[in-house]
Amino acid sequence: MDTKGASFIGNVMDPDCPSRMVFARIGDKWATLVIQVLAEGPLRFSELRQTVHVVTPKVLTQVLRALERDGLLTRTVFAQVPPRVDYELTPLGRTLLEPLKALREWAESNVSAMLASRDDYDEREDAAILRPPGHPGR
Amino acid sequence: MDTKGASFIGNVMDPDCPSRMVFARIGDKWATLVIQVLAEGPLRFSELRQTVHVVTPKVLTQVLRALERDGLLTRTVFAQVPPRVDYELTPLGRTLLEPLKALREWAESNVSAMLASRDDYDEREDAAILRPPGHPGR
DNA sequence: ATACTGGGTTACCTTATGGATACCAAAGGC
DNA sequence: GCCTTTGGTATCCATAAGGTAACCCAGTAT
Repeated sequence: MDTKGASFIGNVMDPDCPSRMVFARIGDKWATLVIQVLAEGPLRFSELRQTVHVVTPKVLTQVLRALERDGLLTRTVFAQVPPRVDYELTPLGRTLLEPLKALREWAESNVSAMLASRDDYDEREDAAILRPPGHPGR
Repeated sequence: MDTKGASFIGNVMDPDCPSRMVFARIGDKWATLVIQVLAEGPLRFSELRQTVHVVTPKVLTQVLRALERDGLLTRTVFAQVPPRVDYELTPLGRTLLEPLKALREWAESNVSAMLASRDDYDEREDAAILRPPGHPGR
């Protein structure tokens, strides 16, 4: 499998295909949130922490390093004290914004449907627990 | 926060907003793969295993139950022996196909760029390890 | 009688993820 | 001398995710 050619095209269903790893990365919960937060422009470490909220510095660092490694954002250190580090999407990273936005909008507008479905399902399950003894004792 | 209203709209950046959970689910690695595999029509359990590949029955069951609970697919049991169970996307599940397809296409066509970036990054890291002793012993 | 089938379940164990906490460096202010 | 600030690291620990292997059911085929 030639991963050096610039026009390599993958298949996410093949577990040995690197695009599956890529898909895993861009499907990662933290990564997707960070990318979307950076949509409007560069942010500092502490600003990211506040915007994405709750994430611990360790986790945020891991996510940022991974995204930097994958060429989706750049890390710029300013020689100041106290230090200042800006994170900014690369052009490649920016191309992810459209697909992620679609997914996000789906999520935000279909919450109710999914939560309602969960309630239904759980009620059905609760009822099933009470069903007559069709259930052989293991 | 009213999650009963049919037109509730969420915000994925709010860690307390249920849409964040939704986003986590539809960003889940296995879930996204399963949904895409079901794009072409209903499949049986064993067909799903073969197509998504490598996933163990336990994990596949978990993923399918979660997706069923969230109303993204239906599970139909045929009263046969040996049993036959079909999984099929609901209309709601089908609305996810478009956004997921975009993401998948992004992944499949940007693998090379990401892998190249990783190579660069790792080489820079390797070089950094050899840098002069600027590095205070902990 | 036994084996085979499909769609699981269960128990057990390992690994990955992520949270809490503490700490550090370097320059400037008090 | 000590505190403050920012952008992290280091360490430890708890939970979650996921893999392995064995087993189950019920009918049909051998």
